[in-house]
Amino acid sequence: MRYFGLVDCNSFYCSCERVFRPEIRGRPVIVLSNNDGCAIAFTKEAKALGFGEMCAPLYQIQDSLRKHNVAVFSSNYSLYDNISRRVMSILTNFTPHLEIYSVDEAFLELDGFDKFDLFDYGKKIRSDILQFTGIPVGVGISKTKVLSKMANKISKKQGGVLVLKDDDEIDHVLKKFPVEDIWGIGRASSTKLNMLGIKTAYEFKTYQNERMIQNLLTKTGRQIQDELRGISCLSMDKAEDKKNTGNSRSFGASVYTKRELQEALAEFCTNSAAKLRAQKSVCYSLTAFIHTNPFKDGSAQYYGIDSHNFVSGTSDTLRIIKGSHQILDKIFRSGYEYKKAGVLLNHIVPRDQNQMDLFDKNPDDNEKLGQVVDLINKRYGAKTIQSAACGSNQAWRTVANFRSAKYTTSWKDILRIKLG
DNA sequence: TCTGGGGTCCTAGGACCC
DNA sequence: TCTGGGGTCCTAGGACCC
Repeated sequence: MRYFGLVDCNSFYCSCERVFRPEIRGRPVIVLSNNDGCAIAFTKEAKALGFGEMCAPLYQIQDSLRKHNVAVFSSNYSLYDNISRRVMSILTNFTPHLEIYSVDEAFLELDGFDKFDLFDYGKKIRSDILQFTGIPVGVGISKTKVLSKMANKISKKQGGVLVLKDDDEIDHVLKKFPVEDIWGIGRASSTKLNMLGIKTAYEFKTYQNERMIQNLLTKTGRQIQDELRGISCLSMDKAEDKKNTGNSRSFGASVYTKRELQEALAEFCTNSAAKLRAQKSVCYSLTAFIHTNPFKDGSAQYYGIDSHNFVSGTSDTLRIIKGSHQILDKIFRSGYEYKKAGVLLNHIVPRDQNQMDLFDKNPDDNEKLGQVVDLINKRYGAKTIQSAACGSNQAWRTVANFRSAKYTTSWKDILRIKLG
């Protein structure tokens, strides 16, 4: 019999912060988005105080946070990525086939593993990860991905491990599980299901008019319905190359000049091109956008966006920056207060499938230069070398007033332990 | 004063072909 | 009343995820 396991780190960003700050264990913790704009991660203690609302603006909750002595952190993605890698590496010991679904969760294929006690297996996964990384996780195991996801969610309230094996047990759980909490059923879909009188996962599972589900929720919805019935439709995915990639940021301070937007776009292109090279791909088109602050009432709003096509595929940072600046020339309007900009790289193909331009005078596309730059930055730290187009002042840069140290990725931030 | 960022999948509809 | 039929490819936009 085939089973799927889902391992999900509890309040992942907050838990990472706690690993290196043992004194805040037990204390409520939240982590903020870029620019310290709003709250995006919460421990259960913070949720219990009513702070669970995703993207609540910091300035609205700040007083209350202080009053309840909540520990507040800016997001520290280099720390989270590093700890994520450690967690995933441990999980590879537990399955021949691991699908890393996001920074804090992964599916495990457990084909034929029901010979063992799956509950004990889940407990072992949990204790190993806690012991070696300090991160608490929940483990859900069942017959399909959707069911394992559900088991995982419930497991967090009951000791961290839940195995759903036999049908009566599954139905019992489904009857109490709200349809909007099912993985893949968002707001739009749950509204439609509610209109059909479907409120629980069990009612969805047993709803007979499949044509209707197909029409309202498309193929995706039908697959979820079958997954609830124990029929596996969603297989284990291999890690594949990204089909789109990009980089965008809200600015730490308002931006008015074209010059600063050029810098910001250059930086976003630099990051995106490096991602492209890391997966040995090239892109054929680039989209860039700039816009004002939509939350700011009474100020003039503007949204500029356009694309640029390359004759041959490229992962050349300099060429991509140049493209973004050509777009900016078209979309820039002076007199606006800009708050955000970004780039997207589209039509991505593997580098060895690149159609070269017959008349290109520089067919190697600065490929070697890119590789050398990537190597240097990997060895000596991000941004050791970058294009001068990114600027040196960068007043628009993201604000992070509560950032913890790069405990695991920077030598100067490594913990010092005093003996005696 | 202050409101995140990065992805995937699916479908409808247009353009185009014979 | 009637206006061919069948197909592919691409893109924009919606929905969802963490």
